[in-house]
Amino acid sequence: MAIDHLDGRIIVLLADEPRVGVLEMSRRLGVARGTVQARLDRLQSNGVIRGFGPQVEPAALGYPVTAFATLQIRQGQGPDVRAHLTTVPEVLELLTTTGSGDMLCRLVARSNADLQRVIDRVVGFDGIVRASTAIVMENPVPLRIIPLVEQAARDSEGT
Amino acid sequence: MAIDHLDGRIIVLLADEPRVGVLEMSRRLGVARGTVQARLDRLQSNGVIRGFGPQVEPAALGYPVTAFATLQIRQGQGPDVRAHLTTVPEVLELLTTTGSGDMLCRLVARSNADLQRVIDRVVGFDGIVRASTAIVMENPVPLRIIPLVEQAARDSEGT
DNA sequence: TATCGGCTGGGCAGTCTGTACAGCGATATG
DNA sequence: CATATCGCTGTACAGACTGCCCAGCCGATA
Repeated sequence: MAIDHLDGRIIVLLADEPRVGVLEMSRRLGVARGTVQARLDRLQSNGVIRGFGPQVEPAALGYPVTAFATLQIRQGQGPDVRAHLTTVPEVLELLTTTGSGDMLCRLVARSNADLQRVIDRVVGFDGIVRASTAIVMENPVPLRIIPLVEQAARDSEGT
Repeated sequence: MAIDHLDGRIIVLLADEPRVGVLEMSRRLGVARGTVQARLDRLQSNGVIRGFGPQVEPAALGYPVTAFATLQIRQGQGPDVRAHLTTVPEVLELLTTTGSGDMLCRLVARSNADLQRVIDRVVGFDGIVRASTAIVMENPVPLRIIPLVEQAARDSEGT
């Protein structure tokens, strides 16, 4: 569950150049191939590395607009709302947060005009009391994990 | 920029089983290997597929708590605040949204108590006027892209 | 001291990748 | 209508990598 320095270097290396194989990694990191292989297996069965799926850019698919919608849910309607939102492709993520029946919802759309259609579809469901939307303008820090990995590696190292 | 049905199937297949090679993909999809290879190259140079980096699970790293902080920024302090937040490993993502100098900030922490430390570090910076935080309780729809890919593939198909 | 887990270095067979080439059908162009 | 272009197919070859195995070494622990 805790990762050491070598684990950290493996993850960082993979993040930088996902196409490198185990052999090349072992060369770069200065350890035996079997070691890298074992570490990778462990990281994956630990769940630290969930997988290596392709990272798709919605903008390149024709969905350059991102928005966050805060939804207020009627008591007890949570499960239904979730099921509803799951069916909307433009809903990329859905989280329940502290607060009275609140959900946070990450949306994409083809344009600002199209966003209206998406929102209508999202909120066009009984059980959603109120929705407020914030359009994302810029993304100064795209979803990242490396700094946290390095932090975690440092932490365990000191132990 | 628009993807067709075959592109969609390639992406879905890759998402399901990232370890399959080009040859195996061509077998499953019933097309020539060169075709899959060419499509993949195109998808990557198009920017539709950004990469295949490892998907790291913060919870498995010891950061099971996720929260969103909405920050109100003093006029003109945006760049400084961004630079500041970039240095905080627990800040996984930062977006600017509509509204008067607002930023949305995705955080993780080792515990609810630790979240306090993270938030203190985040807001302990001149230029942040106000911050309100919502702790994520559940994640009914984890960040996903496949439904959107399938939608995009369908759209272009009809053309 | 004996045991265990992790790392090293080596080897082997099987498979995949990168690259290239010729043929072919559909579409666009003069 | 004739032609150029583009994408897909099927094949080929050399090089490299993966999965797997094993013996040995070393530090930590019981």
